[in-house]
Amino acid sequence: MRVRGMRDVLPGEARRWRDVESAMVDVLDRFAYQEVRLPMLETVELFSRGVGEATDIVEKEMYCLTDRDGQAMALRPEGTAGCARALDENGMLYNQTQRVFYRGPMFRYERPQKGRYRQFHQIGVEAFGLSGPDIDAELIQLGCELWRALGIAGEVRLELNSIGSPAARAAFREALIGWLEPRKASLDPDSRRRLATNPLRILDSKSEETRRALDNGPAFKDYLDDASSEHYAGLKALLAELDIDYVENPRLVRGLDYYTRSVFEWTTDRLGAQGAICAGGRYDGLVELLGGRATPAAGFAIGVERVVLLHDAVHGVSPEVPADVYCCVLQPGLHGAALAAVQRLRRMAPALRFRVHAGGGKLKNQLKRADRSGARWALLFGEAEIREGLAALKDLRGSAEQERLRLADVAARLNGRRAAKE
RNA sequence: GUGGACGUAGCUCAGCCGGUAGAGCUCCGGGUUGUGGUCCCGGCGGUCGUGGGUUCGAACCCCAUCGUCCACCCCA
Repeated sequence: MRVRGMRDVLPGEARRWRDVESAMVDVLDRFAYQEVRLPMLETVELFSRGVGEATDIVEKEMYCLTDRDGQAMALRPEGTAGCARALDENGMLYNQTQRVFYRGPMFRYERPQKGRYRQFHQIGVEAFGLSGPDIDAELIQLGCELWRALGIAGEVRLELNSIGSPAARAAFREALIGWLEPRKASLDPDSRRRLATNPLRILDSKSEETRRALDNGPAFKDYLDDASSEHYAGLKALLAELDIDYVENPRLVRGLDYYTRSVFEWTTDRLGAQGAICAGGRYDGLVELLGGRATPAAGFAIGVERVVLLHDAVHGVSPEVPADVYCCVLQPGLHGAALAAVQRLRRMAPALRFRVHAGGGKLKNQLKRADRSGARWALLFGEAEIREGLAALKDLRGSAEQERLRLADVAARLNGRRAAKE
């Protein structure tokens, strides 16, 4: 029985995952970001300190377990804290900058929904040691390039905000509480509860009444500290220069405590309620919070499931064709000779995918399987062919006549054809 | 955690007012020897999500439970 919220990714979809991921990794590579591979298991403390004790993620969504020595561990619910920990512990943040990315599963105990699973996958991108808005702009530019590479750029929109310094946020928080306390009656129940626990989160409530109660209330931009304000203006100027469209969303807040200053999110309306495919921002306080030396940093995380979903919605899905050439063996005794011949062909035509029929059966049945597999060609090995070092090449998709060719000629005929087909 | 819809063959689904299940696709075999796709014939395949209840009788009605999907919440 499959565990709730877990997903099996089967051949066709796995292929698309690989295509989507490799397209993104390729872009990251060209931006000179370096890959790191990080553990899925960390201490609970890393997340309660880094992500924040009062966040939903830490409060009620972590998969916790106790190690044999009594240590409280958690399956990582996000990647940034672990990445900061890893780079800091390995001395990579001392007087230097780092631009890295990582990918892999994250775990959150949530109610599963389309585009939201208990094990989900992220590609995280982080830049450490850079405090100016130029790196924020680079990260956003990188995001744009990712969507362009996947052909989904037209389906996403960038939302932007600045949540300022911790001190500015504290001041705004007080003002917000002061404004909402007398209007408590018109808030939805969730927001009323948050007034005490996490008032900033009330800003992105979807309740009509709550949104009305916020009208004419304190605006965060009036509380933004000068340095953050300048940083934000700098970022917007850079985005304008880069011709990157964005929508300012003063109600965009992050669910994780470590964010400061710039926050951004790419959303799409083609995925229903789970519209955020990528989100991030600056987190200047995180490294210090984890016990390192104060280090400015910024980054974002991509929801791989959602990006694949969006990619599929835009481009459609076609059944996977696992092989280009399906090789049939006419007599059971020829199987060894056929396997050897096909292996020589694989070396001569490395771009092509060869599948050799296994399990015996009549030629009729083997050709039927060749056809069903979607392969473009069938290659037949009979007694006569093996004896003479030949193979019969049959075009399953065109009208060309079947030909008996030497193996080298088969390779020459097929090589380079796969790309031409697509 | 809250609300709603839905769980019937491997897949997509039908099944009327309660009378103990069907189709299409897939798969396997056949339509004579080493030639696929189309067509024809045959076959495999279901404790109707699970457990209770009502009834002479439940896929169908009721309750519970699990699961899926959608929305809220939260987030990637």
